[in-house]
Amino acid sequence: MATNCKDYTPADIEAHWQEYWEKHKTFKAVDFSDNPKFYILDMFPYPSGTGLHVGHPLGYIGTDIFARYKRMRNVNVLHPMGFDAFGLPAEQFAVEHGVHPRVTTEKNIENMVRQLKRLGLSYDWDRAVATTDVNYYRWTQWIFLQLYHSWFDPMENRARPIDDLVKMLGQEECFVTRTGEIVRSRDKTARDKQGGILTWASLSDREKNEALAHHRLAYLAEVPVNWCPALGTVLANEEVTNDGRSERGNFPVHQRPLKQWMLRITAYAQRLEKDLDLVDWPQPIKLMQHNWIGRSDGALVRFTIRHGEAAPPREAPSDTEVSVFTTRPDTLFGATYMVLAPENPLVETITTPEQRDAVAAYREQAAARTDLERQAETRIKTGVFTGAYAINPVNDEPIPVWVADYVLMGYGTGAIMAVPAHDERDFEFARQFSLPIRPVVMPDDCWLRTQAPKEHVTPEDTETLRRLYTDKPAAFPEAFTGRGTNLNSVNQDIDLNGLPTDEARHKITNWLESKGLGNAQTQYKLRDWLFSRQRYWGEPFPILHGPGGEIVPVDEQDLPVELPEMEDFRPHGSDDPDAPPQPPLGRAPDSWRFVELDGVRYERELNTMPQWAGSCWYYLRFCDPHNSERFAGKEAERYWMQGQNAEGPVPTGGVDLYVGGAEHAVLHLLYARFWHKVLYDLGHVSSPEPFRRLFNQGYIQAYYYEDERGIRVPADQVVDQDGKSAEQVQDAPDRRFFYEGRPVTQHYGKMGKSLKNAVAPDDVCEEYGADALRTYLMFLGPLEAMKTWNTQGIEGVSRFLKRIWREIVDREGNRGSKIRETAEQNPETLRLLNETIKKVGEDIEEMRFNTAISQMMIFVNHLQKCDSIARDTANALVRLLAPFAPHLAEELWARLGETPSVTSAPWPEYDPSRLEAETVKVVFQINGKYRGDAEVAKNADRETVLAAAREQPRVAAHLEGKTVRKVIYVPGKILNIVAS
RNA sequence: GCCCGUGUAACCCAACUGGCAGAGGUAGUGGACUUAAAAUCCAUUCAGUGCGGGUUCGAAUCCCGCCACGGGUACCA
Repeated sequence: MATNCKDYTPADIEAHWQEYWEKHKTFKAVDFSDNPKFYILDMFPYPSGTGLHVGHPLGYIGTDIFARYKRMRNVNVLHPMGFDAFGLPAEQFAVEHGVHPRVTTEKNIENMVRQLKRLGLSYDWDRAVATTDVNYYRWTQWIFLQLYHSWFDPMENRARPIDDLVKMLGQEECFVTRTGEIVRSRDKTARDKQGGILTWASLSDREKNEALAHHRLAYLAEVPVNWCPALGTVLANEEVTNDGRSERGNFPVHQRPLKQWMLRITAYAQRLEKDLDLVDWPQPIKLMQHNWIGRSDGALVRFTIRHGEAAPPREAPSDTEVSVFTTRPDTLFGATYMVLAPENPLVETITTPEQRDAVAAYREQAAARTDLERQAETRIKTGVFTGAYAINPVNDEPIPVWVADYVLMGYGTGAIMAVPAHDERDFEFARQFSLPIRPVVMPDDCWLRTQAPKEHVTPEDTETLRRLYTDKPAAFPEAFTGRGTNLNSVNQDIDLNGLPTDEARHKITNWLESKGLGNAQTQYKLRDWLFSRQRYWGEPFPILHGPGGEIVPVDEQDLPVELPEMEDFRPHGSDDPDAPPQPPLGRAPDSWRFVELDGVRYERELNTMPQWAGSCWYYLRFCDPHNSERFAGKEAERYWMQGQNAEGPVPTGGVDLYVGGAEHAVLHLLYARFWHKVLYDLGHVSSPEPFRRLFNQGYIQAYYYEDERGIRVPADQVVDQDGKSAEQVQDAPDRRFFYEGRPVTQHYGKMGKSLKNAVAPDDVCEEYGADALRTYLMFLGPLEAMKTWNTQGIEGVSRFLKRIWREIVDREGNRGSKIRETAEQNPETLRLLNETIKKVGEDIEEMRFNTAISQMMIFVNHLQKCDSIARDTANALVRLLAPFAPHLAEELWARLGETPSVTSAPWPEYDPSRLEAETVKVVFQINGKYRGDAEVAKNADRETVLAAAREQPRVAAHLEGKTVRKVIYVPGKILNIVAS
């Protein structure tokens, strides 16, 4: 079974065993088994045209080691791989190369599969899927229909079929309000608030559909979106960088209203946030999702616009009401003005004729500015008075209503009550426009002292400071935004004075509620997910548009809606941000575009789904990738995704270990959780969360080089002043670098195509073998850390692997004479072996592969010094090595005379009694300083050790003439004598 | 600005839950083997843990205040 190499020749050995694995389907995952299961998943890659670089497989190798280890532990492992092949990167590549994306995608996938197989990764390739397979995206479309046919029931806090809602409306268990909201009959406040309700029977079909659209989880809406003219498409919030450019390609993005498909992810905000508690994820990722969801608790407060003598807005209807959201209802008495976002439609209603022109000009100006421009303008606040006044409900005081772009339409109600004394932004604005600042929270003394204006008082005089703050808060450089004690907060009905912030908040909220002036409210930063793209290379929506604008979902039976073949699939990008979007599918043949049903001609939806759609559920497809009846068989899904795994029962369920980059923290990982929860609510999947344990691997970084124009040059062709390749001397001091004879400068960054510093795994495999590359990548440092690639360093692990070979195989290629059939004779070898088994196993469990490898190196270095090695010892070593360097391990396993394959050999067990030596070294310290050491019996008591210490002349000398005050003995480690 | 993470030898990385800072690897130096080189083997140099305080018998590890780098976020009321 083994090859007949005499020396360690990775190329032959690796090819041989890869063929063996493929032929024997060694890594086939079987559904259902008496053994415990374990689902280990990698974030699948985009099949880009340039193929893999050594940074890509970092995580894949980690999971592979884990998977191989688990198999040896008799676990039924699911370890699949697939390709996320739709979307912008694949399409951009196709556009650049002038080939159809399907052709390039297939070619790229083929190349990546070859590269991955070359690394000896133990995937069950029979389960491989690409999101672009018709048999795959048919189910992506199916899931979209599930979303379309569902609504989120806030009472039950879960998604339900929309038919349930129709039924409830029909039976008058709930009603539609004039604003399109759905209320339960018993919910009296909501009914009053919404200005009356309508019965379902009284609505026309059109009205019914519109009402339902307000509740479907997938809906079409005209909303301000991120429009990227250069890419010819709109983008999700998550796809726009913080300087207002597209994450893909770094093109400018503009805000503009467009009619688009949206997914109601906001309905799940609360559960997406709360269920983070259920999963075992890195804290920073949880935090990022937490921040992105952005929960804040506060109150909704209703203000009325006054129509009295103060400043009556003439044409305003008498019942104009503005709700604002605030997290600090306790500062309501300090609200001295109100601000509406420029886009707020209420602005039109309330603006007085005198102010109309100024307001219109301001709104126009605000609309013309992109987010980028808004940011560039160093935060100087702008705004215009509307002429209207709102009545502060706590004191009936009229406060001016302004329009300003520091208030965003997309958050809360697009309106705020401004409390300049206790909010930085309001403070700045109030100063800018000389609006009153009224303090209602007394800061703590510490704040007063540090913020005190020097010229006014001595900071020690707290009384004066307090008086100053009460009289003239604007004298302080900043607003006080912390917690304190209320003041100036009293009316006939309620008194907050003297209350600490939290109590005041509580009290005022209750008061508002009892008066019908407001209510407690929770807001989220999360927005609904913009789901349409004006691109060709994506999943078509299973949606038809009727002649009267009605929306008709494609029947489940008629899926898939296949992407039509098209000659010209290019997006028609534009420099003009106002040009209408032109989805490429608009140029599809009429036979595709139009569908006739019952004599009516419908047009297909011309947008496609975004990149993230396919990756939202691929982990489910892997459970049962060839199922043509369902996205995955119920039983298979339950087996792999639910409850029990190799580590015991897990209520959360989900993928047992998911490894990938942190860059997907708020995109893929949030979207996938959302889809999963919908499917869970509808009873299609069995676990509340998709990914139970998540692990983020770090990046591979590398040096890159730029010439004097700042153009990057290929790093592998850079040399130093002595003509040595930069790769060889990258860390050496005093190097100057040249490319084609011209000087270049050295920089450092994430390995990749754009920095021209990619190192292909193929080249490294060629020279050192896949086993060396695998082991080296893991040896570089902790998997989660960022690491620098240095080709030189691979020598170390390469030598290590060769050393193992030489310990076991002789020059003729036979089992070495050093290997003995007898049991292990050397007690030190035995101890070290047990220690190594323990450490390697534990380290793999904790994904600490670097230290596992170090331990094996220590052990091999030891074996090299021994005269003989028991066959059992060699056998155990090979098994420990197998997850890391599987080809070499297979070969040695065969040469030791074992039956292939080592992949199914049992993982070695260690004997805890063998771990410790008979004696241990104890260090003697006097006053914490090293003064000697000695070997003592492992369980020697304190007195014995102290006596041993005193015997040492050096210890005795240091104790000379001193009184021993204290003796600290840490058994087996240290004895510290405190003396003076 | 705010939040998170990381700083140990020329370089990559270890150090159990506070117990001799050094396991492993790279590079360097010296030597063995060799006609020579490669490969291999043996030996060996190099830091007091980013900076400043504190707690402790004892701090890389815990606490406080800074600095540098990396990532996230940015008027979210």
